[in-house]
Amino acid sequence: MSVSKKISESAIRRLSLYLRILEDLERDGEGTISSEQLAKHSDTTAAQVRKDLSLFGSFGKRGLGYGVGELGLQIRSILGLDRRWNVALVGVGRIGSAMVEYGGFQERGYDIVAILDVDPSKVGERWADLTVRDIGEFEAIVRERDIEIVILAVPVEAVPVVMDRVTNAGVRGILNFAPTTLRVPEGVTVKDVNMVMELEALSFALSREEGEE
Amino acid sequence: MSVSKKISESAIRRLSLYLRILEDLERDGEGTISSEQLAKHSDTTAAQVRKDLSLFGSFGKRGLGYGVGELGLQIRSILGLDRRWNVALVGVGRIGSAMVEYGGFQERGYDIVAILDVDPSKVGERWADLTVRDIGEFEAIVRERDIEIVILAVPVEAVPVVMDRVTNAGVRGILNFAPTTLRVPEGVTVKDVNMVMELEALSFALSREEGEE
DNA sequence: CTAATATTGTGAAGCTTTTCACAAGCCAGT
DNA sequence: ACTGGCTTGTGAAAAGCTTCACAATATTAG
Repeated sequence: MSVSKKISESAIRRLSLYLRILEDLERDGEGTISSEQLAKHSDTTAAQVRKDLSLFGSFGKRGLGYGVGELGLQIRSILGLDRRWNVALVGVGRIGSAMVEYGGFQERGYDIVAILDVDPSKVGERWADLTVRDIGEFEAIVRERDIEIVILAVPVEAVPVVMDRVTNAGVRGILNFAPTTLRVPEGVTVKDVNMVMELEALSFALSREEGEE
Repeated sequence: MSVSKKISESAIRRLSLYLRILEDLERDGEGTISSEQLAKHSDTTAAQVRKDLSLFGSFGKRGLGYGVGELGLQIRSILGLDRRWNVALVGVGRIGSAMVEYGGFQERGYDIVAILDVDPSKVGERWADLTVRDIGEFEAIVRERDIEIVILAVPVEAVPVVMDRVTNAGVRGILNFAPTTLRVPEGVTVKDVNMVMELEALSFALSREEGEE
């Protein structure tokens, strides 16, 4: 377990999904669950569930299944959710502001502790209990507030200048909403959220079905 | 090419990315591009680019590369972007309203032609040039406006009732923002957009690095 | 304590996706 | 029209991911 195996992106996505399911079950008072049941809820197979979990340890009891609460704890620890993360939001346009207003991050362990923008006209605005600050202050804020993750929600044109500052400041994780491929130094992790890409995958699937029958 | 090969999700994602890059290049006046260059822009390998494209045909010229404009056209046609799609947005909460205000869909061939909500207090509101309608009218609107894709942006509690109507009405594509696994009949395609999942993948990667050095 | 039943953890097999490597083809210069 | 320099398209090899299948082990009932 301590040997650094290579863990696939999809395995992590599934863990995240299992965790959501476990939380629902816990709310409903379930005490234990089998890989079979967990698979049903997450639209995969029992073998897949067991394989995913076994990448990190053995959390179940043969004959019985997994303890709902306990497995939740384990997955939380695997995903790094056994602590809180300080996040800065850069860009309060349409997507950015939807992010702040959406409380769901807090609940999951991510605290938005700073909001910045490149557009001077937005600096000074209040969002929730935060004031929008200028991107020029970025490095200072990162040090001051111990920022590890940046949510990047600026227009494509603004990406280069912001990215320069972000990587210089030593931020190691970026959740990117800009529809562009970020070029980052070694050791910085980027995850993209790209709605247009998903829509395109959708229309591909629909076109394909039509052409087929 | 007409034989229905199995095309992977990731291949489609990459095509979508190539298209964005080609559009940028076209704007810059580039006439031709090699798989090598395209790979560099999209953070993959030249072999991967060629393999992806070869799944659908041979669009390049040996010794020369691909015509930027022509390849763009081809990919558009593959992804079903050589036509327009009528989309209904269901749910005008935080995320939903960010969607309407974001013009990027129109530009890509997706027209939001109806907005609905389950919350009666929102029915009647104006968004862009549309009036929010009650979910009860869903089936009628789908027929009337020929809706093929639904953007689902309602809270988790509202998902079951909305999904019933959506699948009954014969919609075949859903872009889902609700953090829950949709259960849909055969022939309906779902793509999920889940920001929390991406953040969790991020904190997993960051935790892992720390534990490793 | 033993038997019957359930369910995990995991090598091995099977399948999919990516990478390699090279023949085939196109262009420009002479 | 031939040569040299590039770059595609694609089988075949390699790597990665999922499914299978079963021994190991826990629980419950008698």
